[in-house]
Amino acid sequence: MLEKSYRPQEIEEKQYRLWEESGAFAAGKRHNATPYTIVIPPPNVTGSLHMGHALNNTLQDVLIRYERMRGRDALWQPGMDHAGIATQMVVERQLDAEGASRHDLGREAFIDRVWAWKAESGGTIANQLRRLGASCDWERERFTMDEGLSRAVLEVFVTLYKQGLIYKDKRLVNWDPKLHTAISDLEVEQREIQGHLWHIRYPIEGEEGRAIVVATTRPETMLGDTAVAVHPDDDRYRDLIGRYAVLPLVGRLLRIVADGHADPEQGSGAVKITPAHDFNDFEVGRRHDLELVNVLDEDAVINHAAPEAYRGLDRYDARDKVVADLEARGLVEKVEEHTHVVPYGDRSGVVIEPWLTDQWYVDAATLAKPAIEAVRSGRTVFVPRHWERTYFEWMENIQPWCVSRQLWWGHQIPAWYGPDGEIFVERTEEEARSAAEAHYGKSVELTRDEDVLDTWFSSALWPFSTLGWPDETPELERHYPTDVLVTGFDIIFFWVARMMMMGLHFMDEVPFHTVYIHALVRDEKGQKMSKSKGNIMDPLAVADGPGADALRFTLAAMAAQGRDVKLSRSRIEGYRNFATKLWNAARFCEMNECRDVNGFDPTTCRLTVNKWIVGEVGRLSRRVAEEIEAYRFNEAAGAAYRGTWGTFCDWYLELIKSELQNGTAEAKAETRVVAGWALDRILQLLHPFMPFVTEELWQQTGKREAMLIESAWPELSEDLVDLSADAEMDWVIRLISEVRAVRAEMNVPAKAQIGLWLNGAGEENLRRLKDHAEAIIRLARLEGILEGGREVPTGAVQIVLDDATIVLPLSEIIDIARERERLSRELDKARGEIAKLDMKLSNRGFLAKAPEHVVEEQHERKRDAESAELRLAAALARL
RNA sequence: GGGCGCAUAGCUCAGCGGUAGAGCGUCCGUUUCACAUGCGGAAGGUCCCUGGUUCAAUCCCAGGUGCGCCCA
Repeated sequence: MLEKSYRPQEIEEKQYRLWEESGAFAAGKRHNATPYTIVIPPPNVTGSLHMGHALNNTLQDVLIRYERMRGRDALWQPGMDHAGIATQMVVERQLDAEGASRHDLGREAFIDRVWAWKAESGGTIANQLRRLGASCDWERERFTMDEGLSRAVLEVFVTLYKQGLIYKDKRLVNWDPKLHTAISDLEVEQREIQGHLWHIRYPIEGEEGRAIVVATTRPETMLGDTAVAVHPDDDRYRDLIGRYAVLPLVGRLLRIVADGHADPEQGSGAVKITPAHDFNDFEVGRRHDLELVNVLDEDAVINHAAPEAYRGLDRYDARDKVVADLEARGLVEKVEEHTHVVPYGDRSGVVIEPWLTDQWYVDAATLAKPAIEAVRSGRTVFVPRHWERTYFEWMENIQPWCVSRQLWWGHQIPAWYGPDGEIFVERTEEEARSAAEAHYGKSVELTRDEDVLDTWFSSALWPFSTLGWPDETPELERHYPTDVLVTGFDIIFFWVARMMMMGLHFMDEVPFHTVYIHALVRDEKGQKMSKSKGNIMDPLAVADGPGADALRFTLAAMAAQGRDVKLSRSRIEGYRNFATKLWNAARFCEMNECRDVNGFDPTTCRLTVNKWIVGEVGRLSRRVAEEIEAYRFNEAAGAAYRGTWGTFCDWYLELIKSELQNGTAEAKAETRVVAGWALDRILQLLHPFMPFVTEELWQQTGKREAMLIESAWPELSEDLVDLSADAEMDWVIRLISEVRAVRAEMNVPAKAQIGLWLNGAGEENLRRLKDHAEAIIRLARLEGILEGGREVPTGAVQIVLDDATIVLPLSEIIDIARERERLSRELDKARGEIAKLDMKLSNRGFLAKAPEHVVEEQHERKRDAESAELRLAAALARL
């Protein structure tokens, strides 16, 4: 016997263990089945589960469970990435607390320490995903730093290098002066800052008293200026082009160059050029062959290239001193308040410094070409489609991808240097040694590049590296390309685009045919959830309370395409109630011995109510399947919700109660089987969304050959729908609803049992009334049904239903004036409707151009309205 | 500056060329033998504004207003 109410905490853990231990998640058992594959967006090994993960993984699990039930050989490939910077920061913080640094430990010991941390507390997120019910094939869990994936990284790096698609270059990078590493453009956050614009006079060489005014937001960088640029068409400065200004405080001569970068509208129209500390200036420097003077060290402290007075000052202290010194010399013309955009490191939170270093770059522009083409030609499709524009936008303007990081935790770059700096990129040190020997003609000392690769470099290989590449494994053969990638728009650039590039380059095939982009999860006010705002909703806390199923259902139900998910507690509670409702429906079935039997054929039903529900369930299963396949998760969840609660619970179970009590043995038997059958199908339809409660009910309510997770999705045929049964039950339902509505409106006490008869009804409806009398009496709370066709007593309530008038003799109970008012209102409504339809139907354009079925529909509506008007008027007269 | 999205009930959101929907909230009734985490009922909407296309626009198009996001 089922418990009185559903308590998720008691069953979720147990069910998950049963699934996992039975091997239900494992792919590869269905050799003849078509594979279906999703690779998980690998969460950070340092991370813990937030609502974004909950949404992302719920949707993947819905797809995987659905396809698994449909018989596909479903593989949901799980794993984590090593999150280079984030993980290194975690362990460095630990060391810091112990009063040590990674340099005290040395590289090897430090890396050991990171692995130890990873073994101990890394990857909690995988267990958190289990709490949500994620049916990943955990046996195949991979990690970007594991042996196989590291081999894939080596292979890719060496191959790209030898193809000339990876190279080393000295350029400006985004330097993080706190973390002491380069980061990619994407890891830089542009923030608007209230700053100042300093206008500084640079004296012109050889012309006493004349100066050129330059404006800057970063006066300290002047120490590295090597030119001043003016626009070639700017008449004010034409005579100065080619001459020199004298850099204050330093004394260096700055060539005045003509360059389009100088905007005559901005400030004075002249700009100082600091090629070693500004991306734009770097380009100007290239065009004019300017000297690069790097005045900052790796901490963003002024170095020896600057005059002694400034050396050792932090960049901001240097700024203050530079400004003060300039002011003392009378060289500051003015200072303005100025809003401008400043780059911050998204991990460290400090201001990023454009800094001149040697780094490794991937020729992204070349790799992007086939990746762009694959989306253009539709080999990979984004859902919703409009994200393709974002993808193209970025891919078509892609910059060289800086992939080296000055960290220790990560894949160390497989490059070795000879004594003269000659580079040898090979898979192993041995191979590098022999390459060097071939080059030098003798064996020499090699030193390995210290740097590691960007974490995204390994993530980019994820769809094939996790399947065994570079080995030619059966899994790779079978599961690549994968089917769909489910992710958020925020990593289209970081990850999706790079997987496309690498997948196409190394596998000659797109990594997935569909990219489903879901929304961001926000709080109920629409704000992004963040720790600093304190509006975080913890998915695990929700799972502990309303339950994982309620959370999953909420997320799926709110995952409408192209719209953010604004999560609210009340919504989750609503779906928690839904799980309870389902539980109680199952409990009702159990109490009434409603069980599906093996080999039951739903087309053999005889009772109308059973024919009807069988058709409804058939429709529902097709609808849910279609919606899932179109990635309309909200529609699928909504349809399942309405079908379960609105149709099955509210009507079907209520309608069969009298049958189960008083029906003939035969009718009872049929009804029990059908109710059990319908419940089982509903459990299946809901399983992808609410796996725990459905599995528990499945196991508790029958002897099962297999767990629900492995049961076959109900592929129900069209001919389960019986249109005449539909029409009949629709009529019965409307009749009951009308009576209920009028009872409530007329304040008929719930306990008052009243009579009812029909006037003017045709034979068919009289038969329906008779056939469903018991259910109607029960659900409309009637005393009984009387012979039709009788005189309407004064003060009776009359309700127009299609061709009939429902008569409820209520003169004792109701207020006649109120009933008159009600009928008048109905009459007005009918007349309004008629007037509207008349207008439409007298419009010649409409008659000529609207499709016939639309015109016919309007005619029919008008006939109905007219008939209602007639009978309402009569009812009013009789009152 | 470039790009994208959104505007529908009190709130959160679906929908969509042909009669405006859900959940929550509100109000009324209700402890009926699955369920008060329930049951029954109701109220509540210039579908942001202005034009256009169309027989017909909440829906398509253009412009405007407001809000949000991404990129530079």
